[in-house]
Amino acid sequence: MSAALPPFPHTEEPFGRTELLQLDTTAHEPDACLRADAARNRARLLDAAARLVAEHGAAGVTMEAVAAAANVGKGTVFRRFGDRTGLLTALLDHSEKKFQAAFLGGPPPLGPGAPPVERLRAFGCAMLRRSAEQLDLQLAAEPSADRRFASPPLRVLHGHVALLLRQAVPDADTELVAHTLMGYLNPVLIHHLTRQCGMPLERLEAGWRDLVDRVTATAPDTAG
Amino acid sequence: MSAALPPFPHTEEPFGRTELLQLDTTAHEPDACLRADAARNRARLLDAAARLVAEHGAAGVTMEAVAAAANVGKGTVFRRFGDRTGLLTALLDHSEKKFQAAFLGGPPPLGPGAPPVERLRAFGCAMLRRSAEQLDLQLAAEPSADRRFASPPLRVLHGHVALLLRQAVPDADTELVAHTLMGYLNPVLIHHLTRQCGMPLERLEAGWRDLVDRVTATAPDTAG
DNA sequence: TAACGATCCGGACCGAGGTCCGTTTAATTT
DNA sequence: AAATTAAACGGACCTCGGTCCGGATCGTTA
Repeated sequence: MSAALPPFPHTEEPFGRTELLQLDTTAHEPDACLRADAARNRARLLDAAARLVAEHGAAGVTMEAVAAAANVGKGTVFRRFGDRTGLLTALLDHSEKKFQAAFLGGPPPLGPGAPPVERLRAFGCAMLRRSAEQLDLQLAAEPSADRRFASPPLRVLHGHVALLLRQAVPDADTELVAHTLMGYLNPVLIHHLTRQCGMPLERLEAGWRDLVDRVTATAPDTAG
Repeated sequence: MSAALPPFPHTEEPFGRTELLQLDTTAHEPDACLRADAARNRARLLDAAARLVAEHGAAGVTMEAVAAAANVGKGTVFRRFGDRTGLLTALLDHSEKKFQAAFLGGPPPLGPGAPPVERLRAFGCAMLRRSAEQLDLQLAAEPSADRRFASPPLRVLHGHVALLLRQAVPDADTELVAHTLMGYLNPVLIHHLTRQCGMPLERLEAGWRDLVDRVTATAPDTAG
């Protein structure tokens, strides 16, 4: 098996850094340290992609279509964004960063200052609303199974939840509980429940708050 | 938009029945009511697919490869199984049915007879072990996002969990809690935790039991 | 400003999933 | 047994994601 040496030197976020929870607003301004033409094409591509989403929905965002709409070769799209998921993720990046800023440094109850359980409640409801808005994109941007849980944006969210849980229920296996909670916020599930089952978002929010309460209630010791 | 009238009359399980929790051991013996040649080819295909999995792993199961190995046209594979997911799912069907039988009618604590919370605990651990065995196939058989939660096998599992939850915590929104619990058992997550993070299965099992206990502990009323 | 090397570009190319439709065949009816 | 028809067959064909590599470009060094 030829261990993949990167075909492209500068592909975007080829695979996430391990340091967690940096607020990379400045850290990773994508156009910096990019050759002039490359930066210009990147902008064109994102622009074209956004236009296509607006016109034909996320399903209409074909790599070739984007390339064509941006007057750029197909290879360029892949060099810049790695794959389709990468492109769509980049499209969501702005909203993502805003959200990160909100729960990392914004006002309570989402940001620091409120007790952890309250922050958890706020976090989930915020995510539910955010995902409900961008469902199309969120679904289309889902990574392939093998990197689903390794995707940098998800890792940040997971890390945050795990952190709050450590404060709220230090005795639990917070890593696992965090995965459980994040599962509830999975866009695919949200899509299923709201669009395919017709549940109102309020029910999901109530469900989230209840879930947080159950999970953070002080330890059960029904020894198995 | 042309509302798809089924291209093939007899494609397997084109989309699930709504009745839940039938033990369809007899209900849907696939070869019955299938034309002789069709049944024969179906068998050939499953056989070929299984052989390919054994030899090259699930990744090596190409629709064309299966068709070739079974001495059958490509179109035949798709008519019979709908798509790749359908084929892989059919490959898992036997194990699936066995598992269903175990928790629907087998001996406690998995089957009826034990108190619901205990059955839940047993159910999760059984699923964890089952998925850990067939991870390759389970991952490869994951349905595309839009039908992930509509897939018949998942619906049966979900329905079972919801049923037990209704007995254990009748006041909760059991539908949502069931989704939460099922999320913990998602093969993609199991793969991530065991193979990519190196967690031992025992930790996942302990996590499951703890989760069940937390979730079924009598209602929290920290009114949000 | 000339030359050079790293980076980027573009589009031909490939593989795999999925569709189409003219042809063949199994079951049923007369 | 011949006729009929619904179902199954097969493989050419399409689309789309992803790769490859010869040639163009940028930025730097002299």
